[in-house]
Amino acid sequence: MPEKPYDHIQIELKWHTRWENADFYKAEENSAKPKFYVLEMLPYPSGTLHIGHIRNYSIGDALARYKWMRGYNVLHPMGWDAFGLPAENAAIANKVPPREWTLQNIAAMKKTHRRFAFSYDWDREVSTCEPNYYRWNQWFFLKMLERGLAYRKRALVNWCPKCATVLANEQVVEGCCWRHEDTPVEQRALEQWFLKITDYADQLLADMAQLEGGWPERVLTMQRNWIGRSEGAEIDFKLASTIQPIRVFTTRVDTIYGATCVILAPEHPLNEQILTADQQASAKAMVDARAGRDPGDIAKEGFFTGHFAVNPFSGEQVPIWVGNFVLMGYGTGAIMAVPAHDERDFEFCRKYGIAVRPVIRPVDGALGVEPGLKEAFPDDGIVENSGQWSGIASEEARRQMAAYAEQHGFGKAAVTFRIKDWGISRQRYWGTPIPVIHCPTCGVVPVPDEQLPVILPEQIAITGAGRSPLENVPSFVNVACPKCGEPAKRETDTMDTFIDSSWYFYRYCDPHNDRQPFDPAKIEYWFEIDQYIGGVEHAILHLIYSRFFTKVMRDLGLIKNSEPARRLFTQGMVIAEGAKMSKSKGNVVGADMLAEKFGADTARMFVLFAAPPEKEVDWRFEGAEGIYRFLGRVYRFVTRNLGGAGGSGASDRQVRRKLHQTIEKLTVDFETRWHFNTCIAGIMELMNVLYAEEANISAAAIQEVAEKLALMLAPFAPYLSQEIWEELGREGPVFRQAWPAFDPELAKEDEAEIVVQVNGKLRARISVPFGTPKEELERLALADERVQVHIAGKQVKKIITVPDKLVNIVVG
RNA sequence: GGGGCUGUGGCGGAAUUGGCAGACGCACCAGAUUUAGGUUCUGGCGUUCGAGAGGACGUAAGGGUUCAAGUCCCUUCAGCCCCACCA
Repeated sequence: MPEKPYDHIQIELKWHTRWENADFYKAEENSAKPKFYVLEMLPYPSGTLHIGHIRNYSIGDALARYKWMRGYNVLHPMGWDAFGLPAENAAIANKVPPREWTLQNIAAMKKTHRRFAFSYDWDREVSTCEPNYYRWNQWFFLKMLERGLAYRKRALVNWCPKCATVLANEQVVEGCCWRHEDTPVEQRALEQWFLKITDYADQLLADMAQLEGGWPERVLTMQRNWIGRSEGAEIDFKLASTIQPIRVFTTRVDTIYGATCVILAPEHPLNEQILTADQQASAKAMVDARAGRDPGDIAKEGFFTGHFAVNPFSGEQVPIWVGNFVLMGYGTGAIMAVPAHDERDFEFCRKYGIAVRPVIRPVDGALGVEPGLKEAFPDDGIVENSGQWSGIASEEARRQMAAYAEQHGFGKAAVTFRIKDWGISRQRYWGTPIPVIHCPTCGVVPVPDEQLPVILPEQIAITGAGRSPLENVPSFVNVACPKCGEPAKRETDTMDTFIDSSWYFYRYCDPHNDRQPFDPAKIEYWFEIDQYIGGVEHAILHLIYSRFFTKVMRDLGLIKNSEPARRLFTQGMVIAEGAKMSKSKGNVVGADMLAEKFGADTARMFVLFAAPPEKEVDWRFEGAEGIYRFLGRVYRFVTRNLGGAGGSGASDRQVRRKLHQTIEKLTVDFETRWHFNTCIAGIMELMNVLYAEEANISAAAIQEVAEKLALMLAPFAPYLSQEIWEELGREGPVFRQAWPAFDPELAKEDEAEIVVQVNGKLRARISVPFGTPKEELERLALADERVQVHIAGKQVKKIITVPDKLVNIVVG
């Protein structure tokens, strides 16, 4: 026997992912029980394995194997095949990337783009370089363009002057560029492509009812807040001096008689018309000062424009101000300030000496005592000092006043969403090229279908100049307009890679289709997804985007379901030294080390053993050895006992009982809560019993135990269980076998152990046959010596008895 | 500022509905095997009093409900996450 007998079945983790993908997770269309499990784990093409991914993968893989053994048809899509990449396993195994240029460039980009901080993005973005996949991204984009769901407009973006590049919001750290911590980020207006996710805001919200119960409440709440629907009214305040009225959004039109000024966002378009040059400069300074900063740290500031607007209800002239706390991105970018009934307005107006005028009386209180105190901001109440509306309850007043505004043409009831349209333009080299051509005469022209996909040029220079590097590739940019044939320019922006992840699971169902994104019939077979597994960090990004895409695809007639996934499981993040593990923090733990030292079985089992899957786990290396030891114990036990004469059989009954108890425990856990750490602990307990009783187990019992062990370990340690399976002389993949059944009779203990308490404290234990009557239990408990000691000289007041479990004697 | 989650030994964590707190593993200690180390096997391992049998205390802190609370309720503290001037 070799010194470390388990070592020869240790296989590299990376190889493992391919091996599995190739052979065992192909869908079987004829299965009686179609089930679909999507995992967010894709195999890595390079040597970098992130421990967080091992976790995600191990959880999903254990479930997939279990479900398979339970007779489900499991689609366990593993990435590359779905994107039509060269599927040769050997290429991956030998760490030869499928497209070398891609990876080289990614390595270069890695140095300048923070997006790589997210391991999840890594595989997504690699996949994005594949024409076979982004062809269908482009197809979708053009379909959306046709329907007005994709559009182009000028928008403000973060800009770092030192990098000379656009930054995503996440790349702005405390108002400065993440790479230049002393360089404040500026706002620049650039032409950007957007998808109209706001058209679906109501549906995204309403359809959450279908997800109730299947998705974690926390994720639904986050999405609800993110979408942020609020009902209110839009009201026009006419300017005395110009033609264009200021439209404000308010949820409290009932307070409009208390509006003592109108405040514009510093970026408000009207500012260009009404502000002096100096004022415009101050407004711009406000915008710059605000970028990326913690709003709590910014004092409210503003200035009077010198102009006035008319309150259409009261006819009063109110001053127009510009305020840094008014957001252009929400509502209309202008508000009416009602300082008596809004804390923010109050803070602003008090600072600048603007009048405070209460108009809402609490139902059981007086009007506006000491404005500014918390109590002085009643939510709803009775409208006062408001002309014909005085005396009406807030809610009713809101309804009536909105209707009145609409009748008289100066406003209407309106719903505003917090969610904004999805800006998908990226000035990055890679990503799916946006398939349009800009023609000087025809305008924006879609790339005709037969010219798809638009492919990225391979030889490019990463300039870091802040414009897409594609602009410097004349062969890519200079094209003929498909409409008029005259010289035109190709769009150089690429798509956000969240596009790719928004529908990848549909593509998984039909990965090699080259005529359409997928065959709708196949989607109908597999969808909705029964169980989706992913990190909670995607609650409002990926998980909203993919819901949006699903609805768009449904409206395109491609699919029938409105939601992608019926159930969502959010696994906890992997934390290192108290901080979220990310490449930018440099605290990423590679799993390679773990896999190389102990092998794939140990690596995956260890991350499952560390904590239940929904829990955050602080990563530490110690402890992996325990799993390695355990697997060695299993292997040694099986190999040294199989084929032997066996022991007396005196412990068979006990061993069988433990075995069936263990199977029961695992089965229940897999069916309910996926606490794999306790599953593994259960198997360890079984092993401890086996070691203790080893000499007294018959050959037949050994055989049974070894077989069931292999089956139970299959979801967690596939290699070892396969090895045992073959040691047993059995053939084929072990997880093609049925999950072992447990016999409740065998699992049952012979006798019930009764806990005897006196005044709630444990004093004795007695063994009795199951079903012993209450009176008998009480008699036995009272008779126990140790109980006697504690009740001696005291009066027994009460006895609580739980059959087969507990007797509690209350004495006084 | 708003919303949510979590607090159990030296550490990761068990305890399914209120019913034996600390399963399982790590670390540590001791013993066996070994020339030694490593490996492997066996045993110990919350705090404290006691020679021992055994007792007392103990699940962030305080209070409550209950025969019985890690678990339910209230208050406080600490940590983490998400959103954040959303009119």
